[in-house]
Amino acid sequence: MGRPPCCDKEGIKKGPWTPEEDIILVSYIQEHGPGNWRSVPINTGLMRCSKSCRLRWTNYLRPGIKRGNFTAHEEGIIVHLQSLLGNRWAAIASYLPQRTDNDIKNYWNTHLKKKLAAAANSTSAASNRHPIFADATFPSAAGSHTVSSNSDVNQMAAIARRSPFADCPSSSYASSMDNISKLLDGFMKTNSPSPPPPPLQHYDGGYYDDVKPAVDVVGNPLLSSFDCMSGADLDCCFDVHQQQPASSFMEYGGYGGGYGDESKQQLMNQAAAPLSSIEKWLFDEAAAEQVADLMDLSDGCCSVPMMF
DNA sequence: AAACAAACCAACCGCCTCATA
DNA sequence: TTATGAGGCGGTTGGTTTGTT
Repeated sequence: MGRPPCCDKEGIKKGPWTPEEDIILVSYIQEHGPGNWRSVPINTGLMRCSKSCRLRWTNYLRPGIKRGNFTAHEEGIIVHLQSLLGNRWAAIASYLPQRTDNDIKNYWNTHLKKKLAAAANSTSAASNRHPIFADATFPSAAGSHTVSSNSDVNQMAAIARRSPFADCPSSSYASSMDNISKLLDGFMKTNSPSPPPPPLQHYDGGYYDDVKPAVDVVGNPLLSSFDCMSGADLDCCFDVHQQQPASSFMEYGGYGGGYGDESKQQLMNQAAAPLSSIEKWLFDEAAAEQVADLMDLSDGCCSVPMMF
């Protein structure tokens, strides 16, 4: 019949993770790579269910995660995408590879929702139209297009789902790798006379193997992955100023196990293609300025100018 | 300084989709 | 074809931290 059972429900530990558990998990993933979560508690002896291990890794331990305050730039993107996609946090997170869906969700619920509610009140006092993108437009092959129908929203969602970030690691693995290396370093110093393990370089295996060329609804390749990989300004995966890849694939080093030569060539070819019309609109300055204006209306906290 | 309230966020829960036998 | 479970996702909870009185 189906697959073997996941994990015993008995004896499963819940609650906050300890540093020791983190170290065990990180060490295991360093050796085997992320994935096959069912085997993680079995092979590590962690008294956690596979889901908990995966969640801990993806939301906290995974290298490349940026913590702390969201920039105005990130806020704008989140608001922008949320207005299009709704509460599809994973899809939104795919455009902000340094942030987890959980982080974005929390930030939305604790900050942005209130901010936008305040903005909506102040805006609707002056005008009856919906304050957020009710009349936003994006360019299309057939000209300007209003984002209003369900099919538009579904198209946006489809784009986000096809974004390679769901499977693509962040380009800033190295920086966060330092933190985990430090964690491991401290652990090794106190528990073993042997030298600490080398910093993580890459993961081999399925984690990157499934990366497929992403295209928009009209078949234009999405470039998100390349700017994500550029290692430049990673507030956002796009080089929204130039609207072109920030670097070639060959400049993107460090992941030895992912792409085959064919895939590399495919992706490099994509890099030469233009942004899709929808993605251009997603990062359109005028639309983003609407967000910035509304943010300023609400409490004026966005002192940093919107950069896209 | 203490008590209370509000905000924050890590983690859990339950549902859904897809892969597998 | 079908039953089953893994993995993924969004909603929610509850413990902790920070701010206010």
